[in-house]
Order: sequence, then structure tokens, then C-alpha cells
Amino acid sequence: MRDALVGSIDESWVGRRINVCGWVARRREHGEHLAFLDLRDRSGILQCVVEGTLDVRSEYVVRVTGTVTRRPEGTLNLRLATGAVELTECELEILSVAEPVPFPLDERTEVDESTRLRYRFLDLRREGLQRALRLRASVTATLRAAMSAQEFVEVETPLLWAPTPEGAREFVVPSRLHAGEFYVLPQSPQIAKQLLMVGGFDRYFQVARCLRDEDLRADRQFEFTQLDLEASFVTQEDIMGFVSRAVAEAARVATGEDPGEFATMTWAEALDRFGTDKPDLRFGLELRNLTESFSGTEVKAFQAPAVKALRVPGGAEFSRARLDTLTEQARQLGAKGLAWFRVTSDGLDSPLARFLNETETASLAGVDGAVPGDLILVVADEFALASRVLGALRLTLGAPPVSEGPYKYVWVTEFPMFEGVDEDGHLVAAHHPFTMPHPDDLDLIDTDPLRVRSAAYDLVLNGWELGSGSVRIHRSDIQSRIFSALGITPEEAESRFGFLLGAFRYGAPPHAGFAFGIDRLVAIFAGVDNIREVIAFPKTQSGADLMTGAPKSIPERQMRELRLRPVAKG
RNA sequence: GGACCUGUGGUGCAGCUCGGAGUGCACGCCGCCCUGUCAAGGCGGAGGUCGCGGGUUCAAAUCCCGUCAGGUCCGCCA
Repeated sequence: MRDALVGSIDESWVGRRINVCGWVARRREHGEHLAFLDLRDRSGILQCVVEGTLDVRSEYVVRVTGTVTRRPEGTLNLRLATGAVELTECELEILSVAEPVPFPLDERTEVDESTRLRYRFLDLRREGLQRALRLRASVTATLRAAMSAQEFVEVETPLLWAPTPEGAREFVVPSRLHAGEFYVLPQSPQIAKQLLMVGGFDRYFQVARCLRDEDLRADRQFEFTQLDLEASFVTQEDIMGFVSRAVAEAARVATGEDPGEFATMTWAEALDRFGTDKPDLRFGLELRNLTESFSGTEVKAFQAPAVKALRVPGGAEFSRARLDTLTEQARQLGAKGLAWFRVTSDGLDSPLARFLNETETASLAGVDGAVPGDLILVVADEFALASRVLGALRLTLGAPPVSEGPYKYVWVTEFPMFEGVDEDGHLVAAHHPFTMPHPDDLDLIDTDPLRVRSAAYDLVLNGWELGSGSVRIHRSDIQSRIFSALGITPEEAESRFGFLLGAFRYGAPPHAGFAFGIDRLVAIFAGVDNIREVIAFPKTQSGADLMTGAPKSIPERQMRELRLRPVAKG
């Protein structure tokens, strides 16, 4: 039907009579004797010269038969890859007509996202999504190749799985053959891949669909894709190496840059320096700990377990209104308040300045090498809260868009095993209940569980969590101790994870794994700051598909077949 | 569950603070003209429940309340 993609046509084709197919991108008519038609296919645009008038409109699908000709002198178009040539003596065959499209398909106008989503099939025709999805395909292919090269085997796992309550809210699928019973869609293939380890596939990976019924965000969709992997007889460092090599290879392909060695820092260090477990290392504004200097303070506002400060270069100019906004943000994040100090040539300028003693003034005025013109923000509270609040302000004050270079990868290690206590007084797992405690901390499980570190690790890129993983527990004695710490009785464990624990009784190899979000990785590589731009058919923040109208009700007959009945809204 | 931003011909915007006729700009669409344009150009034209509902007012796109949709964020995401 066609002899070439239009983007491949250059001067080496001159003289050949060829067929090309595509959409009418634009037309320029010059009376009854001459017209130009810009033909677009996925590779680019080619100008076709028609002697006479045109009977095609924008977005008609046509097949053009014409002769590749060098453009007349003075009519070259340097902005077009094919701008040195054109098709002449054209014959047009209309393959499909088109109504005027609801929004321009060029990249010049930014179109309202809901309009784009309603006509996603047209949006897909535009350069942005064409580029993003092709980039995504090459990243995925690179990851697959990198995993295969490391002797990982791709295995598919079920989408219809058994409910295992806890963790993310699951999407539920009613069973027709077992009325009143349900499958769930996997939030991740976690348990399946551990069973594959028991099954002797000592290096598994999968480009896996994961589904979580949680509220959507710029970096979160109901359905997303992970590179999921698991390996036996390996250490945490082995896993980090596998992943680093695959991600680095994808980065080289996608960005043309070698990312080098990935940084590593412990969770405790990340919280202290950046106030978050997903530090953005692209800019400074690191938090400082002034707890020591304020240990005996008379100032009520600073009498707290921790006093943390953030130096804002040049921030002394901030208006009172801006400071109030920052204070309001700090309060919404749980801080009791936000203290601020302008650094001037003769001391600190702040409502609180006159209450400080000399040591305190000196430590504030010199924090992080402060100079006159800077602003010091201070939050005093529990260590974690003070850190998190300032960490959030740090992002407000300095964070570039996630996709803006440079790319800063960092492994965050030694996460806490438990992140607190629930209403019933039971510890809450920070990762999942199969995560191995840090070998040095096993003795703390019963005595000081909140200090137990785990063998869990995250990979972070530009402040976005790409993924996480852990060494898993393969010994039932340790698993029992963890379950009991989490308040999971043996009976409960049996009913929820029985098939996994049962499998472990038949010879479970030590194993560890990881999973990271391909959508997020590709978004950052593609230079966009939300993952909808790298997904062909995404949903809105309220979980609606504006093109298909999903979610929708289903016919009464289907409801009956599934033994489902709607209940009144309560 | 909550906070904030946005909603004006098909598209992108301005108008909203200080109420006074649906006023304006660019693109697109329709018609006519035009033999080298390429975001072609010229002339003419059509196209609007100002998201929706209520209130205040002599008068509402504009002020107030509610609601819906889209977005960003908090909660949530083992």
C-alpha cells in the first residue's frame, strides 16, 4: 500500500515515483492551479504539490502517489526534516474522510486535559503522546533485555488472585461459578513471585500490571506497570545491582546519558537531611539539626525533642504574606508553628529574636553557613515531624519539576521495620510482613521494636519513589516472631497467607526482590510530570475514563448472574 | 473525607478585584479570491443556556451560597 514512511524521504529518493499514506496535516491552496498538502504519518511530514484544487480536508486519510522531486531553489523548508524535497505530479486517493477534529492536533496549543481524554484516539495522533509511548516501548524493551541478560526468566502470574486483606485496597471481581465469592486483582505479584522462588525459578522478572483501588495522583493510576523481580540465593546488594544495571541501561537508551553509580543513603540520614524517605538530591536546602543548641532553651516554642532548621538563601526578602503562607503550610502538616529569622548584618530579625540567648542566636545566625539576606526557618517538635514539615517546605521552596534534569538516583536503605502502632496497640509493618529484619536488630524485635531496621530498600529518582524491595523472610521462626509482633495470630496467618507459609515448609530458598514503576520512570525520561502522559488510556483523578464512560452500571441480568444486588447509598 | 486552582462559540485566551447590551483577541470552521506556500495570504460569514442550580440587585460572565466536572495536594497508597 505504501513504499515508505514520509520521514525517510530525502534527496536520495529524488526521481522515484512512490506511494505514501497518512493524514492530511495541513493544506495550502493557491487558486485553481496550485495547492500544497502536508502529509503526516508517524515518522513526520512531507509536502505534496498538487496542480489544481484539493478536495481533501484536515485529517482525511489519503494515499498519495507522487514523484520525489528536489524542491525549487528558494523554497526549501529547513524546519522540516523532509524540507529539501517534495512529492510532485501527485495523485490522491481518499482512504477515509474526517470531520473537523475537536482540537488542534499540532503541539502549539495546550488543550484542556478532559477534552484530550474524551478524544484520546485523536490525542494519541499528536506528537507528544506518539513520542512518549514510543519512548515507553523502548524503555520496556531495554529493561526486558537487561533482565534477560542477567539470566532472569519472565514468568506471568495471575490477574485473578485470592483476596489477602491488608495493604492497598483491592479491586474485587465477583465469581460467576462460585456465587457470593470473589477474586481480587493483584496490587502486585508479591506472593506469586515468592512462590516462584519456592518453585525453583531462582531469577524471575515480569513487566507486571498492578492494580490498587486507592485515590489517584499525578504519579498514581489505578492500574500501573512495574518491573517486578525476585531472586534466590542473593543479598540485598545483589538485588540493588540487578536493578541498578537495568535502570542505568534504560536511562542510557532513553536519555543518552550514563547515570553513573547510584547514590546510597540510609533512611535515617534521608529523614534527617531531607525530611523525607524519597530525597530529591537535585538541589541543596538541606535541613540542619539544632537540637543541641536549644537543649536548655527558655523559649517555649523551642522546648521540644528536636529543633530543626532550614536556611533559605536570599529568603530575607520574603514578604510577610509569603511567610504566613509557609507557616500555614507547616501547620497543615502538623507543626505547631513555624519560626522564621531574617539574617541581617547586625543579627537576627524576627519576632522571636529578643527571646533567644547568645548560643541560640549564634547557632541560628550561622546555620548552614548563613549570610545576611538569608532566611532561617525553624520547626521544633518530635524529630520525625519537625523533619517532615521542613522537608515539605524545602520542596515548596526549591524543588524543580520532577522531570527537569539532572537525573539524581539514590538508594534509600535500612528502612524501619515498623512505622508505628495501630488502634489495637499492634505494630504496623512499614513494608510488608514478609520483610526480613536487619540482621543486627533481631534482638530488638521484642525489646524495642520501633528501632528495628529492616532489609528493605527504595530506589528514588528526583524525589519520586521509583520502587521498593526487600530481603524476604524464608525461615518460619523469624516469620512467627514478626507475625506476633504485628498482632497476627498463627490462625490468622494461616487463613490469610496459609498457602505461602505452607509452601515455605517444603524448602524455601533465601530470596529477595524489588519492583519499580515503569510509568514513573518513563514520565521522568519523557520530560513530563504526570504519568497520564505516558499511558495510552489513563483515568481522571476521580477514576473515570472520559472516553468509554467507565465505570458504568451493568445490566440487571448480569447482576443476577453474579448474585449481586445494589444497596441503597448510606 | 478535606484544602486550593480552573470552567466564557469547536480550540486557546482576555473580560471577573470596581455589576451596566455576549464585548474582544488568536486559531479552527463555512464561502469567495489567490500559480511556490509551508503556522500561506486577502475579503466575507456562521457559531455562545459565560459548567449547572439558587440567591442578592433596577441590572450578574462579574458579588454570595450550593452543586458538577477537570487538575494539584493532604488523608489513603503493607
